[in-house]
Amino acid sequence: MNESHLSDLTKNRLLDTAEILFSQKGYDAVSVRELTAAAKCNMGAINYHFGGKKNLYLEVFRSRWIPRELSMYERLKKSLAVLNRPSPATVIQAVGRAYLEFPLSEEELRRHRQLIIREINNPTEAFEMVADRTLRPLFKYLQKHLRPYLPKHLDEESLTLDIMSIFGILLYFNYSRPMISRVMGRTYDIHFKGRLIDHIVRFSLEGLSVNGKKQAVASAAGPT
Amino acid sequence: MNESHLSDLTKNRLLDTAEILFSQKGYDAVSVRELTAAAKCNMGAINYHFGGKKNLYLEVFRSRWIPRELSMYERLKKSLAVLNRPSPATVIQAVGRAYLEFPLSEEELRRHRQLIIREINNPTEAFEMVADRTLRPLFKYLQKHLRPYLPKHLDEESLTLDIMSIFGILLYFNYSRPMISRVMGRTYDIHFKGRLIDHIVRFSLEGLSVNGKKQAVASAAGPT
DNA sequence: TTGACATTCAAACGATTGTTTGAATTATAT
DNA sequence: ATATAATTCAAACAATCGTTTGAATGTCAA
Repeated sequence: MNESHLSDLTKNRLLDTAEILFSQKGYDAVSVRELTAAAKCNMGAINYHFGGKKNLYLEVFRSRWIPRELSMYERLKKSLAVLNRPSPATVIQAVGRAYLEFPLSEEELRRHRQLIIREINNPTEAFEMVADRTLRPLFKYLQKHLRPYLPKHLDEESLTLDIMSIFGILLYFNYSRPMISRVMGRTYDIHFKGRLIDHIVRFSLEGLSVNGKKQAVASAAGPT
Repeated sequence: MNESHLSDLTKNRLLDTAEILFSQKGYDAVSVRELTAAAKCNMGAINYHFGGKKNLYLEVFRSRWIPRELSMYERLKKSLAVLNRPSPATVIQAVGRAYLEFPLSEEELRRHRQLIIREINNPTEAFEMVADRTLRPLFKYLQKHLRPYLPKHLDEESLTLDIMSIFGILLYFNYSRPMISRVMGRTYDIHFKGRLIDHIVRFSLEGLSVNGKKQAVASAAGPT
């Protein structure tokens, strides 16, 4: 039960394999037999090291996903720290690049996103963990940097909506890659990714409430 | 095996229950025991009427999801048919309303979206069916209506990206309702929904390539 | 009413699920 | 070398999975 000096090799191999398989197929679709077979260890190892399949899943987020996301967040902060009062365009491109060009292997990046996408779509205990540690801090950070460039009369809720829209587009263009590749008729290669980032930055920047244009159509919200 | 005059009641009850449960919990998380118990029929009924759990799932899309989506699509077309050359703002608001204000009960709407969200995230045979019948026609339709208002030099791919971004935002603001409610600190009621539509229309409209503004930052795409 | 077919049902099937067990093995320290 | 603890392992556990079976029931035309 205690930690030993050496080894922990099995434990790490299990975590690696778990992240791969859970991200590929989702929690339910992965059996502990398949998992331990892929990790080349005994079936009981999951219960011995983690106390069950569910805890192994949570541990993937605790010791893999969240640290990676935090270092990604740090990277974003550092890239903007050298500038004083970076423009919205710079901020958006920075976060776009941080999300789409994170310096990890293509495979690791895919795993990272698949895991959180499944959680957003079908939340478990892992989601609250992630939201507190990474999601809310990121939103607050973007809010702080974009606020000075937006009209003073713009309420906080509108700003949050803007930020969530940008985040949403970012999420969407990663989240449904197969669908997008299919509909666009392009493989999701490096050129296409660059193209996507350009598009996302432009689209999001225009969408931001930097200019106070009136709406061209009647509001859909009631008179409240 | 053949269809009988009366009855088919069980078959319909199974489809209803299947749509509810599959949308709530996903395909894997629903057992045929749970399903048939909820539909108040025997377990063998699924294999008798549909030939297995998987076919029942596909039949939910065939006979429930796709027809509903098509009538939604028809509704969108009719709302724009009365106008000649509707403006992008009008088109976007129309599709926004079609998606967020579809005249169905809140519950039915939730089921409808949950089903497709799970498919986009984790495609099965059902996805291709849906893409061919509803997704691609909708994209083509939007493309046709927005094209005249965009710069002539704008290539088809950019237009498609714009449309997918709008679609993505729409999807996102439905797709992650729990997360959005949580982060925004608002319940997803009718007022909030109206607020969201206004926001989506404004954000998307600004994002559209209606104005050929230059980017304020360097491109992320290579020189290709 | 009778015969033929459609439908329902309880029960059991074999396969697979996550977890537990207890012995065998390995590592560490005295 | 010996004792203690950590780790691995094959095997079996009970529970649940989707599907099949064959008899019972219901339906409708002749």
